[in-house]
Amino acid sequence: MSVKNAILGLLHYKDMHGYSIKEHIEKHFGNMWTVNYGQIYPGLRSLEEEGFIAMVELAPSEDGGPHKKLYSITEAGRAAFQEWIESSPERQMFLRDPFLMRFIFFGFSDRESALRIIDEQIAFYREQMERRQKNVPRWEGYGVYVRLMAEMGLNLNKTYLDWLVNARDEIARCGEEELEWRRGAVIS
Amino acid sequence: MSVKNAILGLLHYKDMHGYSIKEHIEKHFGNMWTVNYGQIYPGLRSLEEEGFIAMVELAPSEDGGPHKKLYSITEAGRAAFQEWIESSPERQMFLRDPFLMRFIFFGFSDRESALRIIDEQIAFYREQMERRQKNVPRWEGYGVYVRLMAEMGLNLNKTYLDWLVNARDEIARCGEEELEWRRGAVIS
DNA sequence: TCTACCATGTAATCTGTTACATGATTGC
DNA sequence: GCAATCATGTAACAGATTACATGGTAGA
Repeated sequence: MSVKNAILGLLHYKDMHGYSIKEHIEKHFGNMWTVNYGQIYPGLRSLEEEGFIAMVELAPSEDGGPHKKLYSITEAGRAAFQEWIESSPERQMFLRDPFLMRFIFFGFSDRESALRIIDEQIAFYREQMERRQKNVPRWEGYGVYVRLMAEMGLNLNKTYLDWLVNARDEIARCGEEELEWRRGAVIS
Repeated sequence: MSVKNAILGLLHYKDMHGYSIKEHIEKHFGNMWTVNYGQIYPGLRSLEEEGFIAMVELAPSEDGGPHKKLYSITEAGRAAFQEWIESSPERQMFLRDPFLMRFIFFGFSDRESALRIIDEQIAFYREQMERRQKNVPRWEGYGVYVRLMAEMGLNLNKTYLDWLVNARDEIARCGEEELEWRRGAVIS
């Protein structure tokens, strides 16, 4: 599970608790991933059982239940992480995009619906691009790899957006007959 | 489930059976997705139960078990598909890349391991890029949307590859101290 | 006081992957 | 005869999402 490896990685920087681990995975590192507590907390638990992390502090609330568990990586954890990071990645990139999944079938819808949805998508990615660009200075202090990762996020965002704008243009311009799907022609 | 919607989409072109649906999702449409039979066959079953598709032919093997089930989309299926395709996409792009997940933590590994893994990745994406480029002529007959989708696959591939090559270069060139992670500096 | 955010967790559900089992057909 | 590919399916597992339940702290 790569969420578990990401936790081990983050704990190299400093001791953390679940909430801030989620935050770091989501807000830093190029804003490329989302994680849920449903992955974080069970992940922490299982890492603790394996002896890869250990709770170092538990700030207790008055009259109260356990609160704010601070975790630290153990030597065994560092060793496991080293083994993981030096091995070759198991699988290739996994991209799932509900918009693209629709896009490919827009030939079975009308041009107006298609353009409407593409415009929504353009607006969304434009906003995201601006957010990313505003964040650029934040990556300055963060070492080479983190900075490169953030650049990657920006590059992908740009590629996607440029493609969207160009696609919108072509679809708006091209003749009705080109947009049609032709029974014989389309499927081999 | 978008695999089910993809099945409904493909059945607009012509009647198909499970095996060729998988093939079309994987080999056509820009080579962007993978699917397994564990999604296809249960998907077909549930679409049939919902009345969105119907079996039209069952080529029987001699002395035998059912073989080659041909499915067709029903009117109810077309209606459900139309509703789906005209609605706005539910979620944004989901990218999970085991390589990128490692990359961000390469500061905790040595430069040699990092460069080795990056080189492997470059080799892989170069090959994939060549495969995609060879496939370009195949998309000619396939209508505007399918062609644009294939172009998108190529664009993303190119962006990724260019970034990898540039990243490799920067990492190879930069000083040891820049590669280091600094406890205070890195995590806010 | 109320809102926003910090903080931890679980259960149900959905989605995706791997491995297995089975057998027919096609081309070398 | 053998290998590759066509074809259908299931079971176990892994991974991700949603919704819920709970309560603390800081600031307007």
